[in-house]
Amino acid sequence: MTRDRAESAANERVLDMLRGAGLKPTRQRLALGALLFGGEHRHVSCESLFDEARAAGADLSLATVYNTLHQFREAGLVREVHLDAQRRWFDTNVGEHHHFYVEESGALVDIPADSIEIKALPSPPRGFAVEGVDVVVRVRAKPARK
Amino acid sequence: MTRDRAESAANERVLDMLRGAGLKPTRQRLALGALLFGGEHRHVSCESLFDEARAAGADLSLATVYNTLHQFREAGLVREVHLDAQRRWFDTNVGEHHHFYVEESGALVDIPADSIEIKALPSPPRGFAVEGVDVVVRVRAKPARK
DNA sequence: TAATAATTTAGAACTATTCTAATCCGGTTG
DNA sequence: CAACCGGATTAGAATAGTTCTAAATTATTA
Repeated sequence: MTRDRAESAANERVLDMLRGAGLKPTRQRLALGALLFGGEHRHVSCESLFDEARAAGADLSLATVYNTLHQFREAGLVREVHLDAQRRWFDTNVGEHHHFYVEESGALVDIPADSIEIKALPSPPRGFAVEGVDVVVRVRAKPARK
Repeated sequence: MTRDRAESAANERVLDMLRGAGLKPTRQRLALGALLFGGEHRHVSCESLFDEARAAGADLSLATVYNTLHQFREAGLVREVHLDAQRRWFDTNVGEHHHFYVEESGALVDIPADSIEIKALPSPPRGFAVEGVDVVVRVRAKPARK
């Protein structure tokens, strides 16, 4: 079946990612990897991924989701986005890009890197090197027009 | 004395800010306002401002610092900066500008708005209006050269 | 001065996250 | 196949930052 083929290809990919990161392909990491990397890019919080994994029938603990997302981040498989003083968000798209953020709903929409041009970034304080540039465009629902 | 003159001018300014925001000029709000708006622009967290106020001899509670910073934010006297999933940061500079952020130390350095040029911001999702654009340039200490 | 409404407060409650120490694998070795 | 080893996982406790609550205080108005 096509469905199975696609799935097993995705599982292969997750296996490769884990191997590449030097992480043992455990049941839990495979399940989370499948959710994160099985299709389109994703934005998740620890809690949201945990709920999703549970709903999908995976048997794992919240602590494991925290551990795994942190390991994935160290390995460069996901990146963290700072939006909210309350919660950690992770993005499976580790390439250069930016975000629209809807504060009311927490929704995140990607902005391709090349649609924002940063001109003449001033040099960082002496002795420091630029790690990354994060652009967050905060948006809110327009009041309904009269 | 020049010192006193400067101080009382600053206090006048804080009073005006509070009046303008419709907030009663209580002892606590005046003390916090003096720390925040008495000189250069500041970056503070609730806890850091609380410690500072206490060190300066103000007698107030942590809850009041939280309340006050929130009220000041609603009134547009300070703005919140999202840097860190752990802590809320407030900036007394409410004009358009951006930040260098040193993750290791938590230090923040302003970047003037005009030194970053954002070209061709894509239009936001349908029905949404742009509230603000936050640019955070994350930097880290360069490894010492050999 | 009394009435009132807003403000402040201590401490409890809550939320997200990290820590801890015990248990559980998965892969190797004898 | 059994014993072993080190990493992975786990439940639950601990922590940090923040918010909530209800009572006491304070500023303003009448």
